[in-house]
Amino acid sequence: MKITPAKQQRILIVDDHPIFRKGIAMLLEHEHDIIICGEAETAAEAMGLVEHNDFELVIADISLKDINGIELVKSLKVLKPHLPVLVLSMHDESLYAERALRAGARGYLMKQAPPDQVVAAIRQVLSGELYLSAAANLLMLNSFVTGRDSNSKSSVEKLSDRELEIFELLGQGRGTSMIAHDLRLSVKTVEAHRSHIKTKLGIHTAPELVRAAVEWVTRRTGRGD
Amino acid sequence: MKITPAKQQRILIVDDHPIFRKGIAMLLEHEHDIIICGEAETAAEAMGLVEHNDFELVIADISLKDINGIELVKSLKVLKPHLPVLVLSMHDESLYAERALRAGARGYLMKQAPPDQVVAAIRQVLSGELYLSAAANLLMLNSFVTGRDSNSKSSVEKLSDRELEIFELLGQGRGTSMIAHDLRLSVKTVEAHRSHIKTKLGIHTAPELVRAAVEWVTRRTGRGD
DNA sequence: CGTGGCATCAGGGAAACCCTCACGGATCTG
DNA sequence: CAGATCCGTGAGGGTTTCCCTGATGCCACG
Repeated sequence: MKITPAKQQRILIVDDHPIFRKGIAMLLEHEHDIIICGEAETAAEAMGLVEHNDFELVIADISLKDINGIELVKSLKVLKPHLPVLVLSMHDESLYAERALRAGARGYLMKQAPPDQVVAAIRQVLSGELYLSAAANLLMLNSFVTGRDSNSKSSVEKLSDRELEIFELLGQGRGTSMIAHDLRLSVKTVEAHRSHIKTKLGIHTAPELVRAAVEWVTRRTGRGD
Repeated sequence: MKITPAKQQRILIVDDHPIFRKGIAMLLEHEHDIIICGEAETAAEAMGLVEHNDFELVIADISLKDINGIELVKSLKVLKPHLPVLVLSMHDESLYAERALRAGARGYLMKQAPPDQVVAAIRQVLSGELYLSAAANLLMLNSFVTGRDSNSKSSVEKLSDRELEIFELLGQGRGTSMIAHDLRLSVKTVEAHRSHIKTKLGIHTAPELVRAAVEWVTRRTGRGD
């Protein structure tokens, strides 16, 4: 049998879906050294709980009602710098994995992950290590290999002036021939630039390129990142 | 007070998040007349299970990996017309609640709902009634009162089910032929839908369409509900 | 003075786009 | 109930874009 551990690991779950919190709780039901002793629906609520209680781990969803989960991670880091945070995300968006880690999270996992993987992630972060899902891991490695610090997220920085110019126009919904006309270039030239942009950003299809451009533009103009 | 029921209510859960399925299971743990006896991650998997087993209820998420949950409801209606389906969704019911019911669902609930409400919804649908969350209910009433359906909506709401589905895929950076393959349609059909979407949204070029789709998707998934 | 990135384009085949048209089914309307 | 309208599915065919393979000057860096 299991003897009572000297110290039970107290966990706070921050997620605005009650059922999901139940799911996590169920996963940890038979892990007797781990105890869910806090649930929060919003970042504000989570901050309040963390301030007045001691937890060994916070599990936080990315999309909360009040603010972005990434911001929550940052705020938690200010309040309790040594409290580890495991970030969960609904979508497999690799964009968030890196942002989350930069913000100070100790692990990143998507909600599609199988139960045993979730438990493994929790244990790994509790033991002081980092946890990355396989997919996120690959992306990280990739960005370490290809270049070092300011790379994969700001790989847009690798674009030349002309390429960036065209990338922005793409993000505004301009088509190839439109751009050629705007810049008084040949359509062929714009096509060449598009091709180079795709190579530099590691994008393989035209629609993906437009999507990346639109997201970059809206992020730049939408809210200060 | 509780006698063993003559017939346990067998439920199938369709959701691509294992933890969420666990959460539902936990909710129903103490409801002895209800038993989860099937889990599926994809619509295809769900169809297979329904075909070879008997369930009293299907609980289905809207956003699945293979096809839209609305389409799953329609397919289920063809296969087993009398099998009730309770639809769960993460995000705004304004868009999906009405579509789900039209497709033949017997209830609509968002994932943020508190546990007791989820159980209530399940019981209500099992007993043959319709279930709508308060918010969705209000919207229904509203649309009955104001006149018929969509006219001065956010214009995305004017899109048909199929069109919306394709619009979302476009917003994820999928190309025409990819979408055709995903949905097992002819490329020509996808092109036709694209054309209709453009008309309904007042868009004139292909890149603008992609931009609109990307912005809509990121806005919807970035800001919760 | 080569090597390589940058910016500019051409050719050509494949794919995507766009317009017109069509048809069966649902649903609304008179 | 008959007609109108929308929805979902596609074909045909002309135009545009995509994408791969070059190619030319330019300029910087070693």
